[in-house]
Amino acid sequence: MSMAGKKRTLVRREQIVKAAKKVFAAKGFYEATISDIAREAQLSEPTIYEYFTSKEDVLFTIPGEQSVEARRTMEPNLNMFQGAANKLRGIIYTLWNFYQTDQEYAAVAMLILKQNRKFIGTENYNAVRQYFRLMYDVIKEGQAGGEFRSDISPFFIRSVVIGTIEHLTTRKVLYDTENSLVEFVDPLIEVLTNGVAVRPGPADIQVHVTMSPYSGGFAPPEPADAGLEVGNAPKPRRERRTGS
Amino acid sequence: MSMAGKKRTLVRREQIVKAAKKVFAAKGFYEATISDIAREAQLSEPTIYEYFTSKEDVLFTIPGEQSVEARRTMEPNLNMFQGAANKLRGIIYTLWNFYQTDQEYAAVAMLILKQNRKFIGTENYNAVRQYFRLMYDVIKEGQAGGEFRSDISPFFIRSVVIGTIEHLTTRKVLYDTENSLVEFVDPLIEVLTNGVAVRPGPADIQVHVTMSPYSGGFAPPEPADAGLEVGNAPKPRRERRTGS
Amino acid sequence: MSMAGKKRTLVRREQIVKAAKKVFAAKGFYEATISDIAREAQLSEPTIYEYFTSKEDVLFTIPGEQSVEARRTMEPNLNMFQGAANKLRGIIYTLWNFYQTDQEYAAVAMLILKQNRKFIGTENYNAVRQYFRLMYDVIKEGQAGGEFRSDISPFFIRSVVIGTIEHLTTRKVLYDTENSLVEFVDPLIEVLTNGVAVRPGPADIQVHVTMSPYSGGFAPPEPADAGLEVGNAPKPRRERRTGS
Amino acid sequence: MSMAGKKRTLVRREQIVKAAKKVFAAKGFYEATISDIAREAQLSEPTIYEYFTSKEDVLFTIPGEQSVEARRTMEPNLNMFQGAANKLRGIIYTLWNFYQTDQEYAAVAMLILKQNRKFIGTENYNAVRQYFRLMYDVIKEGQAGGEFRSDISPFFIRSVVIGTIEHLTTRKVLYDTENSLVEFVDPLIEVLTNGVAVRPGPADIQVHVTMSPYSGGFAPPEPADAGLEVGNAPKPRRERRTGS
DNA sequence: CATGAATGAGTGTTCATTCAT
DNA sequence: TATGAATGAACACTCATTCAT
Repeated sequence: MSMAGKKRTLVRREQIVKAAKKVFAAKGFYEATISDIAREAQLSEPTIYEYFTSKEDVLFTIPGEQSVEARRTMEPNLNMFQGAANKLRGIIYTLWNFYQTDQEYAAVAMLILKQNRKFIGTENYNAVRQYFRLMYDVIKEGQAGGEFRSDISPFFIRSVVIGTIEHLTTRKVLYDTENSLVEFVDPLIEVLTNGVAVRPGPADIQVHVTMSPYSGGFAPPEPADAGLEVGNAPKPRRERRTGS
Repeated sequence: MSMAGKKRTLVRREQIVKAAKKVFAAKGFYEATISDIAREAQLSEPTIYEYFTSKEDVLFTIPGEQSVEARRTMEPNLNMFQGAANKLRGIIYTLWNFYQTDQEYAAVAMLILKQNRKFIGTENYNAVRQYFRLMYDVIKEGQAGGEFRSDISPFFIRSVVIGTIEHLTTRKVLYDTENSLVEFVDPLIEVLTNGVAVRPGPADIQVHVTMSPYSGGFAPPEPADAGLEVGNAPKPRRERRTGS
Repeated sequence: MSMAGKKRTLVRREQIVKAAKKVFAAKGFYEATISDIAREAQLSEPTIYEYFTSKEDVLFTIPGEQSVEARRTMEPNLNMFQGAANKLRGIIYTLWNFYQTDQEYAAVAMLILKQNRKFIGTENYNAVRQYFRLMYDVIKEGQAGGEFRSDISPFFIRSVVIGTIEHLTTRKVLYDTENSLVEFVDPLIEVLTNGVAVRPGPADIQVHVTMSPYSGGFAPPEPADAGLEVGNAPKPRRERRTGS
Repeated sequence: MSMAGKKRTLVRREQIVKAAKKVFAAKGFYEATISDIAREAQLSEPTIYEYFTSKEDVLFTIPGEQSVEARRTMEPNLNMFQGAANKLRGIIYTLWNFYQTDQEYAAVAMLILKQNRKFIGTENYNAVRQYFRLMYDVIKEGQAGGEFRSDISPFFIRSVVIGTIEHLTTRKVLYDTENSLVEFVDPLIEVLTNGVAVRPGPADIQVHVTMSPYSGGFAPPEPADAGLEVGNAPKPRRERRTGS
């Protein structure tokens, strides 16, 4: 195959994948037909089989170069951010911004691929997995650097992040809610870092030190901390395994 | 129809739904055939159509009485718990415990129903929706009672909860990870309430009051309060919309 | 079976046949289901099989007693009419009047039974066949008695009659045209007996008489036309009812 | 699609329609299966659906080009005939000859299509309707030209013709009677024009010529026939509507 | 006498996929 | 490279009919 041929091949594949993304997003994998895709791509059905081995192959190709690229370019950029929370924010923003921008892809990812057992194990699944890996690494980094609590499994933290992202993205593609996904980035970071419990600020800290004229001797301080309603003092927690 | 007939009908429906749940969980909706379900239920295919109008009808019936009942019994019990966080914990526990106990149902819910546009609008979807509603109400209650921050939309908070639950449940049914879903209840509550940011707890507060039998000078303690990072005094936040 | 039982059986059969007639007339044989008939008869489906051996059996029973009776009572009455044409008119009138009165039966007969190869050979088909036989006999009688031309096969004449009856009856049940079938009785008799051709009156008769010079007297021609019974001198027609 | 492709498509359609005609003629519409047709056409079942949208579509296509063509070529030829009766004879002959030649088509038309409510309204039904229209026009023409009686509605006359044709054609395809349909053409025309009533033929015409002595000269006979109302001078009948 | 319950047998139709051109 | 043409394989669904009660 000539150089030009290879290029042409890539263009055709791109054309088919694009059409498939649109069709799958609109109808789902099973309801969509190769015929639908061919029509959308303005090609004949057999032509699709020139470039892909099966309908599933087309599906699995959707999260292709595109997202691989995205991750590849994002990774170095992450170093621009200071601290794990900021880096995490960078990743979340990137993901949600991507889903917001390409909602057809979001639909395919959330409604079709995510549930597909076969998709895992696919090379293309790596593109997705890498994002998750990145998140995990950043969280671990945050824990190592003392920015994040270490008593919560990084895996679990990541699950909260991914879960929230995917839930809201799914909602978006299913009900086409009006708000932009990007709006959720800060609330997520906020809830994740600080939680939703109301905690008394430092203003509330009352340290009562009563000193009695002492005649010698030394009295241990009254349980001064009794009044130390510093709030949410982390209750002693039992060891727990939070993830696999 | 006689009383017995009605009873019989319910039994048959139950039998079919149970078989369908198993089959759908294992193969997915489209890969599963009515024939599979009939075989599993030890019935003939037409018999299924005596009790259901279509394959989809069978699917949509799965989250039936069972979950309706569950919610109905859970709701009053919720009052046993003190505070919104505890109530939320109750709901989360119930859900995850349910999914853990009936993983076939979990699979059907996470991998099939959740993505199904048609399922929404079904009467049976209400069983699910009620759970979400309950969560929302508890969160609102928590905000009204000053237990939860009011600067995060209750809808968003709920999304974090649901997202985490569904993500981990999906993982469980997809990869059959070994840990029990119930293990995640406390971490979720913990992350949700307190966040993952490291905050100096009271434990860290060191108030050194050194009293010397001394009339002379008095040395203020070393910047003892330095450690008084009672933390997370909520930074002034810019107004933000967190969701609809 | 008791006498009463026999009676009951007949009543049930009648009830089913009546329902079936209605359903078949509306939907055709294949589109109608036993379930439809059972519903219409307010019976359960198996009950139908208590009285009939199959769906087809129900169909073939429709032209039952009813029409047998009709023919049986009509036959003797035919003698009231003078002449074959009048008798034929009697038969035609009876048939069309019957179809007009029971259009459901007409629909079943015209749209379903007439085309059914299996129906022929059925005992019930005789009811129908008898009518045709009667017609044939009357036509033959008309030919024997010099009322009808003998150079046209009586079978063919009968075919004209039956064809016209059935064509117009079919039209009626298919398009529900507004006119009553009975209106067609006289036109049919008229066309059948006299045809539609305008026949040259004597005007066309050219009698060339060449007279030779003659010395005898000359008598004005007799009213030459007197004997010109060129046929079809319109017989005095009896008053006729043209409507239903 | 290429020119050749178009041609091929037509060939395939023809092939399928031909097979379907045979199968439908033999088994009826409902008893015939797509599988039967496919086997007869030596094609796979799906291939039939490449060319037709449904079993019904195949059925409705049967009275296709063929009969459209037939009518189109017949119409101009009609002018070869002198007089309405002759033209009518031409039409009848054409129809019956067609049915005689293609008895499979006749069976489909008589036993299936004629009764099908849905078929009416189909474009293909026009081919059939045109024939009927042609008949009607010829009859009207005959009435206008004084060849046919005007006191019988042309619609009714046509009904006699169509009814007779269809009845005998139906008989032929149902019982496979031995006589050729074409044999019926003349009897039909004969009955239609002159009726079956016995009328005194010309033999009965008595011309009495009395010759008177001649005085020279030769006078053509007076229009002696002036008064010769040789019969069926259509009595003024009240207008009657005999059809729609 | 009546029927609830169950099913065998069958059908039209769809669609991913192949192959000759 | 592209596709018209063809099909194997399946599947949801229907319905007349049976039988135990």
